[in-house]
Amino acid sequence: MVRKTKLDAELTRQRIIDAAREVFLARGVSRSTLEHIATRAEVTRGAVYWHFKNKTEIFHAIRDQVFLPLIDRMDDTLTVENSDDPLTQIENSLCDTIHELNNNIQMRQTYEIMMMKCEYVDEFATVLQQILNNCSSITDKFELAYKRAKSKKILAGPHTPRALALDTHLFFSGLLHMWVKDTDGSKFRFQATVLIKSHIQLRRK
Amino acid sequence: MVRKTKLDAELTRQRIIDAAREVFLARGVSRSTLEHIATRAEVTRGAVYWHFKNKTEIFHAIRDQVFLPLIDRMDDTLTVENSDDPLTQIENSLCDTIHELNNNIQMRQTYEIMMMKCEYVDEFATVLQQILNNCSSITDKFELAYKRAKSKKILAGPHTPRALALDTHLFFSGLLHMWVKDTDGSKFRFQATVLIKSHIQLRRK
DNA sequence: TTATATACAAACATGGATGTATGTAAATAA
DNA sequence: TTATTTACATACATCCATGTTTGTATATAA
Repeated sequence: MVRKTKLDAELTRQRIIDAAREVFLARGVSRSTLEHIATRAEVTRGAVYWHFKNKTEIFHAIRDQVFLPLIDRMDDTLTVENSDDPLTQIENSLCDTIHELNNNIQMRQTYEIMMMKCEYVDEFATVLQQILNNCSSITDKFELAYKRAKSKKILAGPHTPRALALDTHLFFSGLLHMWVKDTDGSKFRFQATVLIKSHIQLRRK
Repeated sequence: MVRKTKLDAELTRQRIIDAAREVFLARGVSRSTLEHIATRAEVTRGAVYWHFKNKTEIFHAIRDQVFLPLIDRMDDTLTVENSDDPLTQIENSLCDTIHELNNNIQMRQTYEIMMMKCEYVDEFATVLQQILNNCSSITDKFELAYKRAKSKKILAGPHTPRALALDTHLFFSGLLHMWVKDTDGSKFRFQATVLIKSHIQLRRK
């Protein structure tokens, strides 16, 4: 039995992606061979080359499957404009992402790969620009939310929404990095939401 | 002329390290060959294997040369206990690191390699633990400084020194990551010190 | 029903990286 | 002065990953 139905083919494609994610995580992207991935997916390299041009294409497939939905989701939480508590809105968008990291294995693995198991050179360098762009966009959303918070007079101190947004973005960026690195959970994973609440609390009047 | 004097040998060793740093930066650690490094250093692989066991050992040499002094330096700035303004002390320690990143090419390159051009698996995984440990230690230093600030009554709000320290650490961790990624400087590099001052200002009564 | 395209497996060909072994001229020790 | 290291360069052997080509059974279209 060689030739599969279209649905079967789609299943093996997904199996290859899943296998690649786990192999990447364990061995790092550059040390992972297509043979490793194929074996883990219980196919041959022939199947892998049928579905993907090369390793880079698998990498992007993994990334797109997890990151594109996540960005949309974060956007959604932040963009609601008629919230009566924009600070809680920011807090929720951050906690929501952490919550996803905790519960969604694929997402956790993907984050770990992107942050610690790949090298941003050549073909991968373009990914960096995308990351930068997403960061800008998220920071802008934070700023808008802080503006709304300011007009509602719930902000402590005289700080500009822009400065607060940048600070929050850097805080969260750092938190994500530490969350991912802290694989035993002792230092950051277990108290991530507490840290977020505390960060927001700093801004509340 | 083959055999060199001891001083000459030390020079070629350093040339190999410098070459490796630039090759790692351009090609990523795993795609960098000892041949690449040797060529750039204007020696042969023979010389490289004479001075280093393998690529990993070069990697550690690069790291140690830059990071060990940096950590000491940050410790020094933070540990002075009789400062009359602990908040400025924290601010200075952060700004000082950014200043070093701006002025010290080797340090900048090394940071970039560690953050974006290597994969933390196998032999490199141990480096991660070191990073985590350094982070804990720095956070502890922050906490002590914030405690001093609290006892001097210059802190705004009711927040604990521990929470403030963690928040600052995450902020700075994020800043370093973004600083490194922002290679054209437009988004973070040029305004890093402003962001730091603003972050500290948030805490000042 | 037959022809063709699909979804792979298996085989092949190539290049490149690693580590080691060997060679060697000069520095240094004795 | 001679013997012995030292600091490399050169040559060799091995392995491994990649990409491509070929083969093939079957799903699907006509």
